Amino acid sequence: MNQSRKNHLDERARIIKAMAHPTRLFIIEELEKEERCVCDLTEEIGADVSTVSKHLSVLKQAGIVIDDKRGNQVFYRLRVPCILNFFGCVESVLESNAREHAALFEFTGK
Amino acid sequence: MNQSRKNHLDERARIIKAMAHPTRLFIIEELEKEERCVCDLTEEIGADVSTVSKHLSVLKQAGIVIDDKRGNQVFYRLRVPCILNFFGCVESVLESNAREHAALFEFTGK
DNA sequence: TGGCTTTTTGGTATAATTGCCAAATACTAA
DNA sequence: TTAGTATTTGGCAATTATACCAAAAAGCCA
Repeated sequence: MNQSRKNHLDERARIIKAMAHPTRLFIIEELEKEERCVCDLTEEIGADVSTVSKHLSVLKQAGIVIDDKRGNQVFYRLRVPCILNFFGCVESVLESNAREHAALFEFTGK
Repeated sequence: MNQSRKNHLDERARIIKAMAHPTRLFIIEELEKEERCVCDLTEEIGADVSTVSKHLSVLKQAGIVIDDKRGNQVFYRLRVPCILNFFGCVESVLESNAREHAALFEFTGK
């Protein structure tokens, strides 16, 4: 594997890793609807503000969200509009897993 | 956040997390072309066989790949055909990041 | 069977992630 | 300036991920 390909894989993994957490997926889903301030997200998520702030920081570092300070609040929104489509494939893996599980149940009864 | 949504987020995060590693992205890319045995992947990746085997196990657990034993070799292939599209969005994030970086360079010279 | 190849599993050391608390920072408004 | 609100940062403990080596398991063939 050459260095250029390795770098490219590292970059992509970094972005995907930024999405690989339930709370951060939640944030992405919410931001698909409309921008949110940290306080609103914190309330919806039900974790410590500092935790939510760090999740947002991970998403921002990866280039997935962008922030906008207005008054003493910080509003976040998606930076790239295609994230919704992004999850289409994840869903089809999930559905495929579910189908397999159901078939296995049919067969073994477990 | 209700329990059903939380479960759904957990499942999706698990699948995305399975992709969130450079070596596993490499494997997915290679399997897009055609199925591969563990030995071929190991040679291309240049890590210990046991390491590659464990990466494959992660992908299999997530339902992303499927294995097929033939003789004393095990061949892996993608289980869901849409993974290639999946990366379209990751690319656009990367390109967006690159553009921003270039613009910043124009502006600050750094 | 015995030797060979391929793959997986167990063990272990190291590194990265996560979540909370406490403290710092930034801004508003009185 | 002082008090109050919103957010970020530093520090720390607990958990999880990663990579390697050694050994086990599974299959081939002489």
